[in-house]
Amino acid sequence: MSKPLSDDEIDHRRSTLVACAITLLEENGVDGLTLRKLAEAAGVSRQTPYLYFKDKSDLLDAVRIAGLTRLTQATTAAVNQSEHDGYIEQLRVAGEAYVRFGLDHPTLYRMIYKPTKPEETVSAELQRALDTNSSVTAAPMKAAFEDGILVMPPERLNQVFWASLHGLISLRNEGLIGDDETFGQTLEDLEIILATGFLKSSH
Amino acid sequence: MSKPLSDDEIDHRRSTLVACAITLLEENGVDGLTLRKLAEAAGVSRQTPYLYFKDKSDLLDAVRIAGLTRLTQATTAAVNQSEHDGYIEQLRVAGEAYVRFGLDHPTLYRMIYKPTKPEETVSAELQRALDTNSSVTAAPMKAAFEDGILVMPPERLNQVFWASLHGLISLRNEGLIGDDETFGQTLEDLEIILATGFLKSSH
DNA sequence: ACCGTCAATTGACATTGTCAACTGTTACGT
DNA sequence: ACGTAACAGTTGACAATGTCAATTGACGGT
Repeated sequence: MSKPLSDDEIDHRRSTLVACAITLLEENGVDGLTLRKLAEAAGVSRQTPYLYFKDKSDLLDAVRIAGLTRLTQATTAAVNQSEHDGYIEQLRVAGEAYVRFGLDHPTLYRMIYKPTKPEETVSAELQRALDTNSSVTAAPMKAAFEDGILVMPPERLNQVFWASLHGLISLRNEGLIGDDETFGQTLEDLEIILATGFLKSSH
Repeated sequence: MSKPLSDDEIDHRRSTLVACAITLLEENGVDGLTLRKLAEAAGVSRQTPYLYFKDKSDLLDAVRIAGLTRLTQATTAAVNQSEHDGYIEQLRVAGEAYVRFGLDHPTLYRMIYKPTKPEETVSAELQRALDTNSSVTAAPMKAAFEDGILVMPPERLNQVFWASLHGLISLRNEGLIGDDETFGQTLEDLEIILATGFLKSSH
């Protein structure tokens, strides 16, 4: 067995390794993800991951991108399945799906936004995945803006929306927000405040 | 030299090690903080940190607490030095000092809120440091609430305030928010939205 | 003067990321 | 048909790191 791999084959094996890595991640936490354990879990030999990823950080980049894709799918599905079709309701549904994903997959969510060294730039592919994700909420915001009921352009609101939810999820996942009740309350309050701040006062 | 150390001595050496650790952290990033490098930087021998901390995670807990203390001092100082004494202005000043600290000390800030394993509870001392920190903004909020100009109780607003700022800082420190201009814009927008959502509409 | 206590150092080991050398197989030119 | 080059995949080796265990050495009370 040693012919040049087709691009499809390479993609397939990369995907397999990344999926395996995510499983390990969710089972054993960030520290539980080891290149050697990953190789074992994937049924390949110690050094095999190096054939498909430059180094560990390159693997983790791929994990981040795959995680973002799942996150995007989850929020998109929630919006599509929702009965409501007003954009405000769509935003609410998208936001809640986002939060739910963050809480249901704490380790993966943390990995997506994992601290990188300062001055280390995000890869183009990761940036694309981020943009795709943000478009889920950007679309209804754009529609709302065109109807003239938002106080500021959708791109700007989207940043605020994203940052707020991200902060809430992060604090919660670190156990810093307290019990479920407090968290639910804070989420509600955030929704109220965002809605009040988002919408022109007449709505 | 080998008599039982006084509690003061122990505290002093712990503080020295923690200060050294923070310096290493800010110089070399999270991965650059190694127990062995810390020992060398502190001029002690390899295993000495183990005399004052149970293990690395125990040391990092102390770093988190010390970092939170510095953060609290920075925001408190900003509020005290501020010319303005209206609570709304105090909140703005406190928030901006909080954000500035987060941006000026990205590695330390990240360490403060560093991912812990799921189900791992925060220590009592860390919780105290968190409470002290949150009291900086809780005080003016309480005053504002008693004047009847807030839409909800101060504890709840404080959570929203905290989560939003934290999310903004985190995203910025991971390079996910873009250039300085975009960040400044988002910070302004967040302030607008929070203020609009915080305050009863008549103010 | 002796001995226990305790701070502090050094030795040792498992884990991990990673490089380098090695093995074996496949395609292709002659 | 054969050898050779290219390439997938494996194993050996090493440095860095966290951490435990054994050792050393000083101080104070008896």
